[in-house]
Amino acid sequence: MGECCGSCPLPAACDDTTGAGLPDALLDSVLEQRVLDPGQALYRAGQKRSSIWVISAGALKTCELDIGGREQVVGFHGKADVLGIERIEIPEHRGFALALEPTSVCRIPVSRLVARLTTRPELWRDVLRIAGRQIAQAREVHRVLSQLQTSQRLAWFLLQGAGPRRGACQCSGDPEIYLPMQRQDIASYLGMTLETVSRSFSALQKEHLVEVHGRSIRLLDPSGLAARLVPQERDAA
Amino acid sequence: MGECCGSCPLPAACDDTTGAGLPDALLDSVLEQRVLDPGQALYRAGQKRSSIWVISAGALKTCELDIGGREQVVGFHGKADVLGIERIEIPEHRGFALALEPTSVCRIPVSRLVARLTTRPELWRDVLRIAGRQIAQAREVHRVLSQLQTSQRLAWFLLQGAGPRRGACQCSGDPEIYLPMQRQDIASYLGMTLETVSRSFSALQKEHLVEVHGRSIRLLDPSGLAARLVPQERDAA
DNA sequence: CGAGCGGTTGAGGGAACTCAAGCAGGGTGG
DNA sequence: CCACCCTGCTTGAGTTCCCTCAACCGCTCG
Repeated sequence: MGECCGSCPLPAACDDTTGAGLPDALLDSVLEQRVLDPGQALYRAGQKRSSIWVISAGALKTCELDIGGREQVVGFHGKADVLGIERIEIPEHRGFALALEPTSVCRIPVSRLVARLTTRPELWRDVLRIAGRQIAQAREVHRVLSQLQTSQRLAWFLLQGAGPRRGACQCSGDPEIYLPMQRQDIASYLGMTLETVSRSFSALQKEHLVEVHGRSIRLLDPSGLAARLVPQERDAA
Repeated sequence: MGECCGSCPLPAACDDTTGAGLPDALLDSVLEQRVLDPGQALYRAGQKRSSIWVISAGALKTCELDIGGREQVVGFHGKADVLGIERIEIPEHRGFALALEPTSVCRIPVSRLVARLTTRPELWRDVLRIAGRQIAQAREVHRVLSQLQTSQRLAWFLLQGAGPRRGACQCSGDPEIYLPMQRQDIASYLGMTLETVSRSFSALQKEHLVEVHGRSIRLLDPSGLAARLVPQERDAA
C-alpha cells in the first residue's frame, strides 16, 4: 500500500487492494494519484461533480465565491482530509480548491464510490462519518465567528487548527506549527482583516502565549491560549 | 400517503408504502410521527444517534453548546427539512434541537435507513444530496458572517431565510414572513446582539424595504433588499 | 538597484457592543 | 375591572473594538 493508506479514511473505496511495496510508478496507476503545484486548482467553480479526493500530502484551501466575485476561504485541509464529498449530487458550485504547497491527492471517481457502496456495506459508515464531521466542523466555525472576538478566533485557529495542523501535530506535543497559507487567507477564514490578524499575532506574542516567526508559530502556552477561548462568563448558567 | 409525503426528501426511507388516504391514527403507526410542543426538545446534547427526522409541520432551531455552556443557534428548520443526519456515526454531541412552535416530525430509525441503503440504491443519492446541501448552507453562513455587516446579515436572513421561509414562501410571491423564533435567536444565529437585530429591523423599515409587525415581516422591496447584499465592490476583480 | 509582494505597525474613525431606560402585550390575582 | 408583574422588544447614550487608510520593513527576483 501507499504510505498514506494506513491513515486513509476511505480505504474501502480504494483500488489499492493488491500490493504493499509497489514501485511508485505502479502505485500511481492503481491509486490514481494527482500532484498539484502551489496555487494550482484541484477543482474550479462550475465543474460538475466527478470525483472526490483524499489528501495524501500537502495542504489546500477551499473557497466560495459570492455574487460580487469576492473570495471567501471556508476551509484549510491537510493529510487524510477528504474533499468534494459535498459536491456529489449537488449540480451547481461556486466553490474551488487551491493547493497551498506541493500537494498530492488520491482521486476516487464517484462512479466507483457509488458502486462500492452496494458491495461494501462498511463504506457507508465512512461516508456518513466524514460528512457528519464536516457539518460539525462548520457549526463550530459558526460559533467561533458569532461569539469570539478577533484574538480569540486566532487562538482557536492555532489550537484546533481547522485542518492545517491535522497532519502535523494535532494532539502531539510538538508546539511548532507551520501555516502554509498567507495572512490574507487566515483573515478571510476568520472573518477579519489581514491587519487585524497581524495585530492579533503580535498581541498573543506580547502575552508570551506564542512566538511568531513568519509562518512558523511556536505555541509557548497552549493552556493559556485555551483559557482565552472561554467566553466571559457573566452568568455561569 | 400523508399530506407531507409528496414533498418528503427521503421517501425511500419511509414505511408508508401502502396507503394514500389512511386515517390519521393508522398513518401515525406507519409513519412514526412525533409531535412536539413549543420549547420541547427533539434531541438533547449527549444522546447517542438513534434516528433522523423529517419535519412535516412546524419549525425548530438547532443549537450547539460551547465549553462555557453558552448556546449558539446554528440553524432554523421548517417543513421538509431533515434533522440529525450529521449525528449518525458521530458519537459525541454537544448540540440539541428545540421546537419553536407546535411541530410534528417523521422519525426514521437509523437501523431502517441503513437496511434500506442496501436494498434501495436511490436512497444514497438522497442522503448525499441532503448532507451536501447542509454543508453548502453552512459555508454560505460562514461567508455571511465573515463579509457582511449586521443589517446586511439581517437582509440575507429575510431573503434566503435559513429555513424559516422554507415552508412558507421560498420562491412564491408572498411577501409576508412569520418568524417563529425570538430576536435573541436571530441574534445568536447571525452573530450579533438582540439590540442590533432590533436596530437593523428598524433601519430596514426606515428605508421602506420591510414593514415590521413584531414577528411578522412584510417584504416591501425584495430586490432592494437583495441589492444591499452585494459587498461594496471597490475592486471588481 | 528598484519593483513587487507579504507582512507589520501606526493613527483615526465608524460600526456594533454594553448599559440602561422605556414600551407593549399577556397572564394572574385582588 | 384594573393593578401588577413578567417577558419580549425597542430605543437611547456612551464606549470599545475593529476596520480603513497609510507608511514602513524585509525579502525575492528581474
